[in-house]
Amino acid sequence: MKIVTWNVNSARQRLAHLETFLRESAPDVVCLQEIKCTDEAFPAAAIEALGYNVAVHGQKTFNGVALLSRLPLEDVRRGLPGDDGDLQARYIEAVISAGGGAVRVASIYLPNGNPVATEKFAYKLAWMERLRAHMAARLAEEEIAVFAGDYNVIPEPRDASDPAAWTGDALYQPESRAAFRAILNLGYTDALRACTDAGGLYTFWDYQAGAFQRDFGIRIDHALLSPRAADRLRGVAIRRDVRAWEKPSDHAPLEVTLDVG
DNA sequence: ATGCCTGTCCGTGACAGA
Repeated sequence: MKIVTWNVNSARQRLAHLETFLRESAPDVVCLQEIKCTDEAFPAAAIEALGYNVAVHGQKTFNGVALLSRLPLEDVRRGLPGDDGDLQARYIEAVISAGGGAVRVASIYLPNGNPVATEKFAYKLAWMERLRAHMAARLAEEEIAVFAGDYNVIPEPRDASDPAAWTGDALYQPESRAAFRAILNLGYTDALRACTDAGGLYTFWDYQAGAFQRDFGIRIDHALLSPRAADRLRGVAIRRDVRAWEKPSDHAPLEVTLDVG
């Protein structure tokens, strides 16, 4: 089973790229972030025409996440538990029943948190604590589970081309990195790091100042695997080539392959 | 030190309907 996470930076602006990607990568499941539209405005018909089921948790203008799957999406849940007052659409999960067993997949759009020392950073840390609590509860269910998305966290120095440039940024704050480690320490596996220790592996390059051309990148899109999912991990690929397409998203897709189904 | 780039919404103007 090939599972992809991709922050598309507007589903409507990126529909042609998404269609091309679905045709040539042929993933089984896709976790989208920053669809930037309501459920009604999401281009579901075009995606369904390519053989995918669609579940959307959208929002006007900002945020918004979705799941696409060749097999049916069951037990769809929208929103991260722990704060009924949180109106930002940043979390959706569902179960896909494959031949080899059921897989729970979540699409996550973690808050950016900038600027630090504002309410936005406090919201990020509170959101990460809610995510940790939810992932702890899910872990107890011993499922094959994949929590994939834009975590907006640079885990380690090797995950940035110029770590010093991110010193004051919410993506690289000690608190942000500690919260990410706390999730891993529950017993989750960073899929990419299970496959390689190499540096220079990035998933985001800013649109500005020729960041992609200079390879001024960071690794902030991650797939975290439950123990049973990690046992089935076959490989990971960052689709850097997609970031070079015309009028791209500023994020590259991350592909994870599991021996399931 | 700041902007760099991109996307959405709003406002505007054009137009349809009452």
